[in-house]
Amino acid sequence: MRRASIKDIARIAGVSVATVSYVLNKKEGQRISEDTKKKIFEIAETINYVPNRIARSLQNNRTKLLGLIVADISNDFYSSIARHLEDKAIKLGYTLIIGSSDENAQKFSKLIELFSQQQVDGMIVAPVAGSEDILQKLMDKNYPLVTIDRYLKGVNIPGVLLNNREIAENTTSFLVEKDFEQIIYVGYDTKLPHLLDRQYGFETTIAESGKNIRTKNILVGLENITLEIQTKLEEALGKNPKNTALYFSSNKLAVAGLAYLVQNNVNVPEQVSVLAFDETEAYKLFPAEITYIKQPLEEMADEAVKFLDSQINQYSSKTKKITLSGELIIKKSIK
Amino acid sequence: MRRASIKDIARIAGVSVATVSYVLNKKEGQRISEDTKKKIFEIAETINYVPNRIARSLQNNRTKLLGLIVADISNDFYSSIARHLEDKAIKLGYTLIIGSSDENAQKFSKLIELFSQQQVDGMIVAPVAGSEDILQKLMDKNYPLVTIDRYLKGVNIPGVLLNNREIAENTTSFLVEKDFEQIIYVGYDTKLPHLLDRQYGFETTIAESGKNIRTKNILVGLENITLEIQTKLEEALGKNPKNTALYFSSNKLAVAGLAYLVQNNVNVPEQVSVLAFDETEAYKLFPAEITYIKQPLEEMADEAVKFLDSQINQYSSKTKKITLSGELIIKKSIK
DNA sequence: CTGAAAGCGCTTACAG
DNA sequence: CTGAAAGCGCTTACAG
Repeated sequence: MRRASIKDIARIAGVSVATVSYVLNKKEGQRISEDTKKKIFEIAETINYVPNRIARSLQNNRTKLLGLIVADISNDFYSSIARHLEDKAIKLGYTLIIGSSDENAQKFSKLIELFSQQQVDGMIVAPVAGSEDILQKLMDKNYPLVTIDRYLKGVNIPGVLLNNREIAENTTSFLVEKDFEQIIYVGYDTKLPHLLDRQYGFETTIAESGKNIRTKNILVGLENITLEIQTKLEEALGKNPKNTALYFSSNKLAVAGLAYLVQNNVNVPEQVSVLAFDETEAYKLFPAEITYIKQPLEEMADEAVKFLDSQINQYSSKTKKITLSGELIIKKSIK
Repeated sequence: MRRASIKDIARIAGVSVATVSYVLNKKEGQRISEDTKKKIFEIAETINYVPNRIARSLQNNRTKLLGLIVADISNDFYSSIARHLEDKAIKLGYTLIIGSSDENAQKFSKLIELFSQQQVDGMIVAPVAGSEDILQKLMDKNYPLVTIDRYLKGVNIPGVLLNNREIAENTTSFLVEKDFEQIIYVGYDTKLPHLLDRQYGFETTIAESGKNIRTKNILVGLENITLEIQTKLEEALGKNPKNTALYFSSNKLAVAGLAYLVQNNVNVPEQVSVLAFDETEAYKLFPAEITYIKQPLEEMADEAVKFLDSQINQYSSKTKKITLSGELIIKKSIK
């Protein structure tokens, strides 16, 4: 069934398509008689007219589509931020189209290609390792682009970021003052700068504390996180750990690690204290509610969309990076 | 910066746009010299040509966009299914555009409107209460449409569903055989048929068991789930519950309920046994890993996209509903 | 083997 | 107050 077009309305109303277009878009300037307006609106209503944005897009070079590329939309962190992005985008008249990269530069690149073909007005991306060139190309074309959560070395892309290094330092200091014998950092074996910032923040703070704290990094790959963490934690903690703290650098890692702790009846915080990056509902089900670093997701989303919108509409803006602060939410998991 | 078009390639190559179009789309039938082909591909490469799908869409009435409306993309269940839908959609050449309805018929309706304007080729929706008319209209226009997770009374929309009633009956039987004194159903105060199916399945199975089991429904609204569940559970369980089972009809409800149990040191399964609908990573952090009903999300997503694709391409199909089976994953939370 | 031309459904500068 | 017409970037039936 062919869908009603502006032409149909024009024919029925006995006016030109131009007139219909003016009326439906409520253009001022053009003065059109109230009678004609009323007639046109009525006809549009009765024939169930839905404007074809595709046609409009072709004309004015704006699709009102925003591309969002995350690592994995089924990850709590990204689905939460996606939700906030969606809300903000809708407010500004945009719709979100989404894709998951799985930390794979090739998939990432295909999504970028796909989204450009779909003529999205701009993209919000969590860039993966190895996507520098692809993104640089996009920048060279002046394609509106904002990174979230992450940034890349060697390419200066507008982005909304967490103060990773700083918050890692502050929260590590917080642990250092508790006089643990051992503090273990659980992170990814990665080249992503924002994660390395967390790691370096942790390492330097421990080193500079002047205290005699045993420390260790457990770094895992992307595959089989759960299994890898469990074996490495087992090795690191031994049978009867005490006076130890675990510093998880993401919610995924924390969930995997906490599952190990609960299964092995490790007492938190009596034996092992826990601090984790990112929020997840799951923390509430653990016997000791988890102390975590909360990222201001809503604010990040707001800033990212606003930032992108300003690029799209060429509001001049010299800003390149927006850095927001994490917050330590202290619960029962640290003694 | 204007983006390169087919016209640019034609001008540079000294051929017509028609020829360029044929070559780039690898149309058979038209025989074009290898030389010309090669030249065109090279030029496309060097001027960084990206086809404008919008223009193509206008021509052939296909955007390769699929609309997805869920209740809330930040909910584990929906973000997981979204991920599977994304994967399947990409395989078939579609991109997903997403929206969250928040169980609000008006928001839902706005999203439908928005997506139609964007000319999506079809929609996959988790319909909300009160959206019958909107969806019926869409059906009347022959708009390709598939519901997931839910269905509505009084309007016959193609859909992919779980065998809610049946799996509720089977799993309730499983509990009944354990001879609990009390079994409490924790669900939503809702009109959504798929949730009522779960509730009725539970209720009738208990009633028909012939056993003398105390039972009770805790039904909560959508606002303040956590608070409402906690107060109602407190009331229902008392200080020292025993030989009791809780039947949670969704992951959200389960998470809220389990948070209450863990905070109040209720022993699972010694005092209270737990069974829940849906999967979530969170279950792993609870002291007793949770027995849950696993929905075949990947299969659902596969079926939904295939189903929609067949509607879009008019492969005749008389199918109206596809029902898939849930599976009880038995863990430690039931004594 | 290749091109001229119409058309998809809109918008908009211009004319009257 | 309203319309004729060009054009956005493609596709495709048709002609040669």
